[in-house]
Amino acid sequence: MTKKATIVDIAKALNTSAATVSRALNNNPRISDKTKKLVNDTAKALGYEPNPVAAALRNGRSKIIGVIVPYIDRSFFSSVIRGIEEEVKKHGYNIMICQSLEDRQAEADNIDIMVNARVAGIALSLASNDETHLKQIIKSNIPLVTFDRVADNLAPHTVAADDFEGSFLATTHLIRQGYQKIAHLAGNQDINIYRNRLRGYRAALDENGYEIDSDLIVSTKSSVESGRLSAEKLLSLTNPPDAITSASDFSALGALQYCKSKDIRIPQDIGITGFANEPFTEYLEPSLTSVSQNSLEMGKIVGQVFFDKANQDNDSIQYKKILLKPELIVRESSQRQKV
Amino acid sequence: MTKKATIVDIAKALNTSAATVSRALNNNPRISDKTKKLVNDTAKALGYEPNPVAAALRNGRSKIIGVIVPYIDRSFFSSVIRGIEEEVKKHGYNIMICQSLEDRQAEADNIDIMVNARVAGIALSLASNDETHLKQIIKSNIPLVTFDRVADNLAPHTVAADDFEGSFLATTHLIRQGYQKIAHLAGNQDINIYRNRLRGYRAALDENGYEIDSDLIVSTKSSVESGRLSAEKLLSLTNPPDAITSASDFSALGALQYCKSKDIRIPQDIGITGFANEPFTEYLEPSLTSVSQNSLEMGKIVGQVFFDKANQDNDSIQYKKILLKPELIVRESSQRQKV
DNA sequence: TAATATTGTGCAATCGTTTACATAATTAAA
DNA sequence: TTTAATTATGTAAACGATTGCACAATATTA
Repeated sequence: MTKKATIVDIAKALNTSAATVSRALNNNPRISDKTKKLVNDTAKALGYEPNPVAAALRNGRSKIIGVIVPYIDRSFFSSVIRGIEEEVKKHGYNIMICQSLEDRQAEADNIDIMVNARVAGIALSLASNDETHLKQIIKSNIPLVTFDRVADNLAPHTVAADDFEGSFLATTHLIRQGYQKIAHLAGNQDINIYRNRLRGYRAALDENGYEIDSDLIVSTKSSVESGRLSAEKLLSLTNPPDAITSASDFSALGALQYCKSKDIRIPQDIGITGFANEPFTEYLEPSLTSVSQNSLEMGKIVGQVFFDKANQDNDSIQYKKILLKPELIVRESSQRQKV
Repeated sequence: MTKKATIVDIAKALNTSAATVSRALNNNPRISDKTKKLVNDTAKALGYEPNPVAAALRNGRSKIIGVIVPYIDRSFFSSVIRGIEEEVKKHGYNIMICQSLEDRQAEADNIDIMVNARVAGIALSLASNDETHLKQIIKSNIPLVTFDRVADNLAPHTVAADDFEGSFLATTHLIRQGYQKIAHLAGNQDINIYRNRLRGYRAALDENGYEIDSDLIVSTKSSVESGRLSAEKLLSLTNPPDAITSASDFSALGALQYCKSKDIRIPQDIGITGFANEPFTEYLEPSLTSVSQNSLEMGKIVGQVFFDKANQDNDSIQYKKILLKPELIVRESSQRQKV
């Protein structure tokens, strides 16, 4: 294979200097239009393609956005990643992906890798509550955007679904459907998204004059099995609920399966809502009402933040805290009243 | 923020040269153990971390594996990506991701980006039948592995599920379950994976002395709607099938929905199998028997190929054509006989 | 016409590593 | 003890782009 052409080759061909060629290619105003045209033409003629690695070394910054997520193959994260990719590509950037596997140390290592790779920005969904290792990013002056599981204290920019609102919507919807005793399958309260979902549930009850019964709030892991167990517990109460809002689609599915196994009719006897709008929710029977977080959209917004005009001038960075409106996808599992 | 330490800083601190430091850090045998220890110690003391960009420029190769898939957020692809990531990370490599959106031109552009970024290897699942643009990769001497939708003619290394075998397994399973007239929802025959699935179906019928009835082979897109239509067509035949093997989980789901809507019992009246083992298949009612392609595993193998010893010596590269054994996940939709 | 401002280019250093080649220091062989 | 072989280190040139500074050449002003 023949060597690729460089700006030096173009310079030689035109009897000029690499500096001029570089400036011409970057459309520097100090170069005359005539020269620019000449340079661009010979660049094309020689099949020149810039070497991003060389530029990155010189600039101390490469046109790569680093993305760190707990798991690449979770449907939510893969959608966000797609959104980020599509957005940054518009600006000629690419993405580098790492997984934290929900391990704080792995996340810290990945950050290290990204920082060393001189990425232009880092998008990250936290592995744990601990945000201390993010300081390294900030110290190295790399723009940081946390999403979904955001770093409230440290991270300049955050993008997240409004979990409070989503849960509020779901709970309110159940109330409007005439359910009287609404339970909540609450996720790990160490994680802010689950805290907010619980808050939304409470607020909706409050606002409608419903009493909050702590027996109806069950700590549940985001798994089918855990959901099943929680449902069992709830339905064996002396005074069982007639609806369940879950902070997770998986535990909602578990609850749904449990109810069906006990011949409890959904949505007639009990209403169920999930959270996240996982792909499977629409194919369940009954199909599961869930809160969509518009993950693709979220990714696009994360991508945009890096290129916001406001972020360009270092002095007056506007730190963004973006909350995306969630959407309640009403399906069969919660529709007691005919539409 | 203070500048990061470089090998020059280490060299200065030790009153030696950058060359020695570089060699020591790379464990070059020409450096004495004493010096190595000295270098490593001061490296640690100074908080030195190598700059991969500089190394990439000098080496003309960066420690990044480029991955190009049709869609990042398809569950199959995101699993493969995860597998690749986990495997290459073991070797200190990272992945850069692009999507082709099933567009040949976008794919070609992405290849260009990867080649210019001097990636150490490219893993790719083809956007279309056209493989001509892959020549550029081969010309630039970058190791290429195609997976799933492989480039049969051009690509040195290929990794794919054995679609023939998968379809053969599913069809044979239906036969063993006592189904008599087995139909096939065939995918786009321009794509090799769908051709192979049809072949597997045929071979299984053949081997068991079943007649092949072209009325029972219906061209179907990989969508729920298309599957529903195909099922409708099949079940309105004068002599309808009592089982359907689909080349896609989505069309299998469509068929399943259609049958239920017509009160045709599954698996008693009709058996159904899908293909790909999409996450939703296990939650359907009845749960859908499907062929798992072990996507995570596939990704890991793709990752491994880049680091195979055999590929290191340029002269005698063994071009690999790896076919992964698929696994039939038997669920309710095809189990007519009690287990 | 001389002095000054404007515009377009070139020089050379820089980013941080790697490596071919040269050289110094040590050991083994004669 | 001289020579050859071995081992450890240093010199300097890459890799390909960017950019501060200097300097022509031209245009503008006095």
